Formats: sequence, structure tokens, C-alpha cells
Amino acid sequence: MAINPTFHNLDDAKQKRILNAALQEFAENGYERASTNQIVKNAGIGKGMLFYYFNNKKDLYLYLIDHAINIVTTEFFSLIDMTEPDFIERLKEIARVKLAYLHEYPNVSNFIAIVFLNDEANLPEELEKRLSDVQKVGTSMLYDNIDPKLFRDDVNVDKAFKLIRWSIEGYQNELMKQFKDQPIALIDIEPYWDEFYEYLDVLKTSFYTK
Amino acid sequence: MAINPTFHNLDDAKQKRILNAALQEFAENGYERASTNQIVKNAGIGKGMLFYYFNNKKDLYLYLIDHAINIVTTEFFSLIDMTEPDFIERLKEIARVKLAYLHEYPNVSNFIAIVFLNDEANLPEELEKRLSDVQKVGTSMLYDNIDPKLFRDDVNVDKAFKLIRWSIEGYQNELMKQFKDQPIALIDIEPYWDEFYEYLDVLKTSFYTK
Amino acid sequence: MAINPTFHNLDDAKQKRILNAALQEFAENGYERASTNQIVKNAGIGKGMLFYYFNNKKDLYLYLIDHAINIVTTEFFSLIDMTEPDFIERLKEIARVKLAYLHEYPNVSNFIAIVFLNDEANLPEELEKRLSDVQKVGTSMLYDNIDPKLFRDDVNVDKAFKLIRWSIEGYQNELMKQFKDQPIALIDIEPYWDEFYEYLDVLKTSFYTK
Amino acid sequence: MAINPTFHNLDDAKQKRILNAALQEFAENGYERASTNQIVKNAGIGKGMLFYYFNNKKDLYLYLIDHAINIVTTEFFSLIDMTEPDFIERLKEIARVKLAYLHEYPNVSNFIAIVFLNDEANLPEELEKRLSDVQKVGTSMLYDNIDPKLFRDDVNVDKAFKLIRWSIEGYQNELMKQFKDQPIALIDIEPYWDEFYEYLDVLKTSFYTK
DNA sequence: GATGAATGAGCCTTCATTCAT
DNA sequence: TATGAATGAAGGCTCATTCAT
Repeated sequence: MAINPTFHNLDDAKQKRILNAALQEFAENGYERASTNQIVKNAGIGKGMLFYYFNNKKDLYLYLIDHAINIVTTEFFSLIDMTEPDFIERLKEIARVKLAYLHEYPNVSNFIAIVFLNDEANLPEELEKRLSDVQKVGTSMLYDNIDPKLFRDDVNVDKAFKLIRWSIEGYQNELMKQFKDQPIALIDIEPYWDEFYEYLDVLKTSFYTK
Repeated sequence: MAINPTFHNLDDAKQKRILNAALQEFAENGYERASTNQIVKNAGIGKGMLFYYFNNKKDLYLYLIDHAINIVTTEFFSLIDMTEPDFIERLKEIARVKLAYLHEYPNVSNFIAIVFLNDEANLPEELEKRLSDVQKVGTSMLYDNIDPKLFRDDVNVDKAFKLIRWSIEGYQNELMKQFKDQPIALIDIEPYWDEFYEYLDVLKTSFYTK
Repeated sequence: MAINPTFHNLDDAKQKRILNAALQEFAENGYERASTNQIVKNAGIGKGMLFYYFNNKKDLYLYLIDHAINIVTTEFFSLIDMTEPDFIERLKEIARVKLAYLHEYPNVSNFIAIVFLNDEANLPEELEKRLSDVQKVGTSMLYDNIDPKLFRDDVNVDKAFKLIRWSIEGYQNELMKQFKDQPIALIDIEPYWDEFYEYLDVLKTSFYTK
Repeated sequence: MAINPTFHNLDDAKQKRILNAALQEFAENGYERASTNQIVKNAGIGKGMLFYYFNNKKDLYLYLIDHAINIVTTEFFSLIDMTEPDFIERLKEIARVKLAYLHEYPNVSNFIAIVFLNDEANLPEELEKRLSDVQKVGTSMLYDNIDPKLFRDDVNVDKAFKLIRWSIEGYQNELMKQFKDQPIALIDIEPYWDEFYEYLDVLKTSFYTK
């Protein structure tokens, strides 16, 4: 669980190389299939060092989860403007920030996805808690300070929240699927913003009061 | 890719035993962790036969995808009543049929889920095409013969279609996540229908004309 | 613990090659240092078979102990003439039989020695018991049906037994040390019998009544 | 083989710490299992220094043998009263001194035991010679200035010497086996002296002239 | 002198795949 | 057809040894 602190004495470039190699290997293959051999090869370090730093494959995985959580928190959540009271505008804002984060940390987001999906189980309680906290915070990013009065009054607002969120996630997933395998850095997402706004307008028209 | 045709000369029970053993092993463990040893043991056949029929693990996996597609087509899609013109009612109908299919072929649906998640990436083009065809057919199940006039006229109907679909899929996924690991046969889904209907009502209120 | 029964279906020569390779590797290096790689190389089998037959290194070791016990029992103990009432003659007889056994199963006796010395601990209770039984039987081989009246009556016979036994073991160990590393098959032990008998005569003169 | 002479420039306490850490590690685990990591940790020195002083694990081991031989010579052999002409009394005297040495240098004696057992086989000739010299000196400790006239005249005195020695060693080994694993400091050996004397009396009765 | 980070050969073990029977 | 014994590449991991600092 506790990694060797010497890891943090490495120059940042090397730390990044190692973490990225590991994040990518796990993201692409899942926990079981990920090969520590591949990781050290891609990181350009000797076989023994991975285990010197991280003890074993599992601890490396756990450390990456911790690391990923930190990045999500500091590089994604904390950049979102929480003063916007319009739910759909808030979602727009989140989408903008998320895109920047995806560009900056593509491996992290893929890795996080694998963690939630694979549910390699047996995560230590503390990490399990941090993960669920992340989800809770993510949720509050969505709903805190939102003005419910914008919604038409003949529908249940909580249900409307969820339906809107699900539909937008659906849209984004569909987009991601189109681009899967393409390194995110090379994707020109710009033309899709218009389409995205159109969808948001439909949602506003339908769920908001006139 | 091409399996040994002698496989189909086996009596149906044996074919089923083998396919089920394999579907389950892959569904429970993912591609990499799945053990051919377990499969032959559960199928009650000799080690060699698996490779005689399917050449190798990958080809077996591909064949199972093909097989699963067939089942989805014949045992799911073809049972849907395509005469219902109300989009949201159609979705309700589909949910009903889907639930029955999940009970009847739990291995198949779990397996399909694994396939989409793992995203084995290097599926042969032909299979990739069949998979996307399935999705297209699935889509047409949704949209064919739908009466667009039910929708309010100040939103784009195609966009509304999609938004509604995504939100419903989001709801269903959330439900599945709750029940993950539980054998589907043991889940009492009944109480959730009411909630589901409530969501559908919100959608009707918002997207349909009065 | 339980080995794969297919091992016993191998032709005897192959079984022997494998067991001998393993006995020798453990005898020469002890448990920890013994290399399964060396064993399969010397046995001329594929890497995986050792584990197919014996599951893992520890189980192989345990099986060899069991195997060695059987040989000691059937090829050494059971060949000793237990009717000889003269203690020192009995020891002579035992030495003869032991020599034949050492020639026939050189690896076994070296291996047994390592087992007792290394005390790799954690042997399963059942094996620990069998080992101590072997020692008990070995002891009874020495003392059963011995006529104590041959001993002078001013010394405690039980102490005399032990002193004689220890001195003879001391002699034999000294001899073994001289020949260590030499393959036992090549040693011409014959000239040493006379010396051995002289020692026995000294013991008789000293401990027996005139 | 040759160690770095700078080792002897270290203050004595440090040298002792290092040697003791190494002796103990080898004594407790045998050559192969012994971990140089443990040694440097227990010795409180950096990893590199061990190899700076001793080149490699094997050379360290050899040096320890040499070191142990020195201790045996100066702290055991030289303390034995060589004026006692009665062979069995001499053995008694040796046993007393040996016990004190075992208490004083438990690591050394355990280490020596491991060396003889493991029989690392490929010790360099020179060390092999020193070891056999030690044994020879040990032997002369036994036999020098002994009065053969105490022995009955119908047995060969040299053979009697050896038989007696072996039997006593046999007794002592048996005792050691009982106490194996117990830290020697905690063993209350006192009650065993009486038994030991009884054995010696039997030997006197049998081998000495009346 | 002194440190400990870095290396890589070697360890035991697993498992998809082949092939003699 | 059918079996399962046999293979060996690859897996995670350890540890003596080296070397930059």
C-alpha cells in the first residue's frame, strides 16, 4: 500500500514516464492482463525498480488509483465554476473543463474508467471510500447551487436532473466511441460543440419553463 | 476465425454445454483471465477438442460474439412489437422483452457486456461490422414506425429521440450497476417498474405535445 | 500434497529419471536453493510437467520424502536380520545391508539426510509422524531381540547400547566424510570392512563379559 | 577471497556488528537463503559497503569461515587444560570449555555447524585446509599428553580413543538436537552434567584397567 | 569511504496450444 | 474424433551486485 518514497525523489519527467506507462497499460488491458514487463519496457526502467518503488503489481494499481483520484480532484473538479445556477449551462461548463482535462491527462481518465468497470474488487476500504467520495463530489459538482425554478413545474425536478444528465452522458459516450483508439490529442472536437449546444437547447426547451 | 464445422454435428445439448461453459467463463473473468481449462472441465470435453473445434482462445471468443449476436437477433429483437407508434411506449415494450431475454440468456447478456467493455479493440472487421449492424438493427427497433407527431413541434424530433434513448439507457445502466454480481435470476425487478414508469411520464410530459 | 496420478503411468525409467533428478538437486542444495529449472533439465522433461505432476516445489519435496521413506522401509529396514541377538553383530549386519542400500539408492540417503538436517519445518503433521516413525523403527531394528546378558554386568546396558551405537555411527560418518563427492558406486569399500571389524572387536572386548 | 583491508580499519565495535550480523544471518538461514539485505540492515551499514569490503556474498561467507576458525582457535582451543593425562577427564574438561564458548559465541558455533552441514563443497583449497587443520588441532587437544596406561591392555589404545570420542560426540549431538532452535543462552544445561558423567563412568569402567 | 537506487538474471508458477495415442 | 500429457513462453517477483553521487 505504502510505496517507496524514493519514487518521489525521481525527477518529474521520469515519474511521469513511469506513471503514464502504468496508467496506459492498465487502462488498455485491465488489471489482470496488464503486464509489468510491458510497463517497465515502456517506462524505460529496469525490471526490479517497479517493485522497488511499488512492492508489487497490486500496490502499483492502488497507488495509481490514488494518484488518479488526486488528479481528478485537483485538475478537473476544482476548475469547475460552481456559481452557474442554470443546470444545463452548468453541464456545458463541466463539459468544457472535462475536455481540457482529457487532453491533459488522457491516460488518467481511461484508467479511472477501467477501475470503475473492472471493479477488480478487493480494493482496501480506504480507497473504496475515496472512490465513492469522488463520485459524490462529482455529483455535487452537478447539483449544488442549481436553481430548480428554471424547470417547468409539471415535472419532478430530481427526475428531470437525472434524465438530463443521463442523456448528456449518453451523447458524450457516443462521441467517445467514435474516437476510440484515436489519441485524444489529435481529435478536433471543435465542430462537435455546435451539435452539443443544439442538444442542450432541445433539453432546455423541453424541461425548462418558458 | 472460421471454426471447425464438425462442431455443428454435435448433438445440440453438447453444443449448448460447450457454448454455455465458454460464455460463462468469459463473462465472469474477462478474456484474459478466462481459463480454457475451466471451460473444458465445465463443458465435460477433452482439452484437445476445444482447440479442434475453435483453433484457439481468440477464435473461440470471436465465435461466441457471433453466437451471441445471433441470439440477440432471434431471441430479443424479433420478439419486439414493432407496431407501437408511441416512442416512449415502444421503449417500455423493449424493456419488457429485454428483461425476459436477460433471464433466459444471462450468460449471453453478461458476455455481450464484457465484449463491449473490454473493447478487445482488434476484432476482425467483419465482426466489428456485425456488431455495429446489431446496434443499427437495435436502433431501427427503436425508431421504425414511430409517430413523430406525438412530439412537441418546437424541438427537433431526431434529437429528442436520442436524448430520450440515452436517458433511459442511463437509468437502466444505473439499475444494472446496483445489481452487478447478483445472479439475474434472483433479482426481484418488479418494484422498479413503477419508478421506471415515472421516469417515462416525465419524458412524455417534457417531450410530447399536450 | 496429492500428486497427479498420471505420474505413475510413466514408464519406470522416466519416473526414475525424474525422481533421481529431484532427489539429487534437493540433496545437493537443500530445499530453498534447489532449482526446479535444474531438475527439469536433468530429468529431460518440459518445464510445465514438473508442476503438472507435483503441483509445486513444496509438494514435490513432500512427495520425495514420502518416496524416500518407502524406500528406506522396504529396501533397508526389511532386509535386516532381526534374529541376531548379539548387539554388535547386529550392528555389523545393519552396516552390510545399509551399504547395499547406499549403492542402490545413493540419492535417497543423501536426500533423507538433508531432510533431517534442514528441518525445512512446516512439514504436514502426517509426514512428520511418518518420519518420526521411521526413526523409531530404525531404533527398534537396533535393539529388538538383543540379548543383554552378553554385556558385562558392571555397566548399565542401556547406556552401553547408546555409547556403542554412537561410536559406530561416528566411525561411519568419518568414513563418509572421506568419500564425500565421490559417487558412491565408484568407492571400493571392501578394505574398510577389516578395519570396521577391528573396531567392533574392541567394543566387544570392552563392553561384553568375558 | 581476499577482502578489502580497509575493513580492519573500522573501529572494533563496527567490525563486530558487521560480522555478527553476517554470522547470524548465515547461521539462521543457510548460505542461499541468507539475505545480504538483512545483513546490512542489521549491521547498520549501507548496501554498497558490504560489497566494498567483501566483494560478494561468497567471499563474505569464506571470510566468516576464516574468522570463525580464528575464534575457535583462540577462544576455545587455547583455553583447554592440556596437562590432564586422563583421556576421559580431558574430554570432560573440553566439554566444560566448549559450553562456555557456545555461550560466548553462539553465532560462531551455529555458523560453523551450518558450514559443515551445507558442505558448500567448493570451498577454496586453502580454506578447506585450514578447516581440516582446525580439526587436527582439535584432535591433538584430545590426545596430546594423554597417558595410555590407564587403558586396559587387551585393546588397541588408538581405536579406543576414537571409539570413546565418537560416543561422546554422539551424546553431545543428541543433546544439541533436543535444544535446536532454542537460543543457547536460555538453556539450563546443568541437569545434564550428571547424566554426562554417568556415561563417562561407563566408558571408564569399560575401557580403563581396573 | 559511504550510500542506496538501479539492474537483470533467475526464481517458481501458469496456461494456451500441440500432438502422440 | 477424442484425449490429456507435454511443451515453453510469459507472468510476477527477488536479490546479489554495480555505480553514480
